[in-house]
Amino acid sequence: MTDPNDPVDVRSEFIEKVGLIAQGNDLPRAAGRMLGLLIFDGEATSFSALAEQLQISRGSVSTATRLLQERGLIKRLTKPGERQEYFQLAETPYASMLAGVKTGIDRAHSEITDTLAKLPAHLSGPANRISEYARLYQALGHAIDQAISDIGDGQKD
Amino acid sequence: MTDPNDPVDVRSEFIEKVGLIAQGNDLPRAAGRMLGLLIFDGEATSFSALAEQLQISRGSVSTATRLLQERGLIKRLTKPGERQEYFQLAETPYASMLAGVKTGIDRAHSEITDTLAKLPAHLSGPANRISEYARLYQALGHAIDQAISDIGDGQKD
DNA sequence: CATTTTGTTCAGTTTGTACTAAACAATATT
DNA sequence: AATATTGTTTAGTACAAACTGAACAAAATG
Repeated sequence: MTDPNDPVDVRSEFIEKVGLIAQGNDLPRAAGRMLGLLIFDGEATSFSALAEQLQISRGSVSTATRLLQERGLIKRLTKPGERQEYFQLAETPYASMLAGVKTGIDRAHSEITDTLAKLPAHLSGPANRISEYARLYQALGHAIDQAISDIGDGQKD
Repeated sequence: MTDPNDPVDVRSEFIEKVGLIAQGNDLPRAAGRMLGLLIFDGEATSFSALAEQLQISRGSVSTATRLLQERGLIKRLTKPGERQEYFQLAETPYASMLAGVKTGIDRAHSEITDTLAKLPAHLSGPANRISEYARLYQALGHAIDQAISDIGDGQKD
């Protein structure tokens, strides 16, 4: 009789869920699981504890922490008298996530407008259609900006 | 002396660009290239022409067309007296793209709120943090809806 | 100074996905 | 009827990305 609401199971399930979601946002699954753990637990967690609890190699911990830190999702910290490094959620991790998404959209948009610039004037058909396509990314970019300011409001220091 | 603005090169470059962009939006690259071709050319293109021009197998054409059609990005049509099937951009392909994105976001959001519902009342710490995380997807969802109505305005029948 | 701890890097393996080529079914053509 | 055309399905291959484990460098400990 395993309790479906057993906190241990819920935690583990959540961690796996975030791992899967991460896969779709060009983060390796291990990095996503790490993020899930840090969100759930909330506290600073040591390098070795991450490896043990997530059951991944130290090498994976190293690359995952680097990735997450580069994106501004977690921060690395040390404790006086402790040799190990600790990690915890950044102050505004979700705004950082969206910022990363925005970067990708902007990149796509600029590549498309690059093509538009290269088109000879007499090819108005392709130009019109590609412009429509470009407007998609423009709209998406604005939408993300909106989302960033939306969540920015409620985020604690 | 290859002209960097040679329409042929620009077209081919654009097709490859869309292929790469597609990879990041869980579409195979071949499907993205197909989309690029249909955007650039604008006209209905036959099954075999797609295979030849994109230099991919008929099998790939089959799966790519199915994928793109399922997502509402292209439509399949036939011409009187012609045995082959033809494909062209759907009426509102970009709104459909966003709708697909929205679906993914909603799925993530509901998985997170599922976890939230399973959390015992005394675990307020995790609950608060996970709620913040859920708000991210909520904000994203609204933003996408906004983008959908933004581009919806200017799209021609 | 030798040994342990800690994190990074790198080579090798595993895994998942996309693609091809060939077999196939359905339909048209001769 | 026999053959050709068209699109789908499937088995096998190729490729890219993620992960492991071991080698490594740096720093602390005894």
